[in-house]
Amino acid sequence: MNYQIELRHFVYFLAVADELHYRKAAEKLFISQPGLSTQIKQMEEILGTQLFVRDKKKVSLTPAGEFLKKEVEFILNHLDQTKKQVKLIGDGQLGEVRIGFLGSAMQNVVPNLLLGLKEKFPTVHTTLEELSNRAQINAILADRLDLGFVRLSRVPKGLDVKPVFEDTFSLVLPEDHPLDAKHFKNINQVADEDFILFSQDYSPMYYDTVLSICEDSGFVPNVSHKSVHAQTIFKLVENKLGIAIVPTTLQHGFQMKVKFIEMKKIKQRAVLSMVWKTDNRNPALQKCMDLLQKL
Amino acid sequence: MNYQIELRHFVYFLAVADELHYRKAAEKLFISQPGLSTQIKQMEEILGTQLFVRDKKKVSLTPAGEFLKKEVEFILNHLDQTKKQVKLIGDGQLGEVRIGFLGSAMQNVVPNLLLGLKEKFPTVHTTLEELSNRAQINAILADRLDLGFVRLSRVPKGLDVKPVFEDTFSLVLPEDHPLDAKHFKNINQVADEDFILFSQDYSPMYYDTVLSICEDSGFVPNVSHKSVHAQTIFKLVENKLGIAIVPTTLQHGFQMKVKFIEMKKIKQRAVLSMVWKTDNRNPALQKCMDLLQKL
DNA sequence: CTATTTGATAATTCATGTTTATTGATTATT
DNA sequence: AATAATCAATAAACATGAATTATCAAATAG
Repeated sequence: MNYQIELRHFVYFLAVADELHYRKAAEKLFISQPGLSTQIKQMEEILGTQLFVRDKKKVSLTPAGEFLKKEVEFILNHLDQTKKQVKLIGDGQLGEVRIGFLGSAMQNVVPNLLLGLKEKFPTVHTTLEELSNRAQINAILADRLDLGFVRLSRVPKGLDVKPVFEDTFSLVLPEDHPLDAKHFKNINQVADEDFILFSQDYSPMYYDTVLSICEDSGFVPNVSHKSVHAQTIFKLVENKLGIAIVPTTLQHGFQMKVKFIEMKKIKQRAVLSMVWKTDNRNPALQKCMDLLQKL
Repeated sequence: MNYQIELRHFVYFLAVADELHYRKAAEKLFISQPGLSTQIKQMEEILGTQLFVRDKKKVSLTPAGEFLKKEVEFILNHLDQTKKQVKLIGDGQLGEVRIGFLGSAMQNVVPNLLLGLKEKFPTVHTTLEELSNRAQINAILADRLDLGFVRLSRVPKGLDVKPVFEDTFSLVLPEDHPLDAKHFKNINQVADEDFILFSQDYSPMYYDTVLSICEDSGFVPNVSHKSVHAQTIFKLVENKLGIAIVPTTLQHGFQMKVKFIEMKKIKQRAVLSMVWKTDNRNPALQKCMDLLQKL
């Protein structure tokens, strides 16, 4: 009287509806015929409607049963798909990773990650957003982002960081600047020039690192301009408004009248790190991070 | 290990997913907290995926759980609607009745039935088909029709008949025929005329009845033409090719130069009956038949 | 530090799904 | 017509597993 329909009922019902024969249906289900009979009867009681007509040696569906059959087929089918998808999501084969990144990560790390994902986990979707260090951190804390690519050494509690790419620094000079790679020995050769840097606010780590490079050579740079876009910085250099120090990989993807001198000998490196929330259980994120280890 | 997901799991799962708190969810479900814990755990084992993260004093959904929640909400909702619809169909409130009828039933009985259905059971749909007596019987036997309106006294085994409308017979004469209603006393006043009747094959009962009317007045009619369409018969009468005897209600709906003389005094009646298969369990059919009793 | 709250675990109870055995009804066979 | 066979329904016995009670460990709040 107080019972509840269960999926078992549906499976039984479908068997009978298909066979139109209790004993055969029971055999197919590997249960006894009386058990099947009682369950169907119970089902009819719960629904308050007769589903089968047992009439003179033959079983047939009532219109209500006919209708229910279609619906049950749909529901069981939908359920089957759902179970499979849940498993896939749980295994990280299917899902979405929301990625934030600094512009400079687009030169190298992020494209490689996307290619790797496409190859190994083609059903994992990604959404990409170019954001500042700070914006990424906020987004990750607020669960609006799964993974960030930042240039930071320290992150708030609850987040984890891990370096994924180390880059040398390069000096950026106007194309016709007298200094060239062959004659470059030490950064103090350009100690008197004006410097154009990424703004401290945009990337504190970068800023500090560049200052420490200069400090190691015994001078304090004269910073004439600050910007948050590499393109702006290169443009300023092109127009001889100063020189710059940037991560080396930034030289790709721009067509400017500037030249790069890679400073391999200085010890500082531009470190790109990935950041994520420690307790983020997105299985697709795990797959991403596994992939990044191997790159 | 070998268990099967049941709807109970889904209901429990939704409760926890909504509350994100086992004890509160258990209270809402009127079961104990440990029972809920074990069922959710079992569910996770069956699906092979973790659905909740129980982490330091707070419960939250995994991406797989998040996905499952949406699907379960959909499934349970769909199921609810299905249960209601099955009940409605079983009660005959929702469904379809396939109706066959003789042209003459369209004057009166069928329109009334349709109006009644529309009023009392607006969700019961009907399909209509004008068919001969024989064609209706065959269609009902073959389960292509639920209900028929025929002029027959006897039907094959497995079918039931019940009269729904009794009609007097009328004499059909050309408009300028010397006989009129005022001077009509007995059918033998036109015993010498040619008669135009519905063909015996189309409606044996009608044919026999008309013959018996004449017989009662002591003559055998001279049948000059037979037809299956009232319109044809009236046209022939209009052109003075004979006179006819038809069920009285047929006079409506035609615009012809003929006059009708209703013969109330003769005992024979044109009986319209409904026919259906004895074991037809279409609940909507029952509603139809109930309605017809009251008309 | 103590008290409280959380979900998980263990043992027990109890509901109910399932089986075996049987019956009544119908159909096929001789 | 009598017998055998087939079908679904019913009754009683059984067993599976869901739910309860009692308890614990971990974490948080006062």
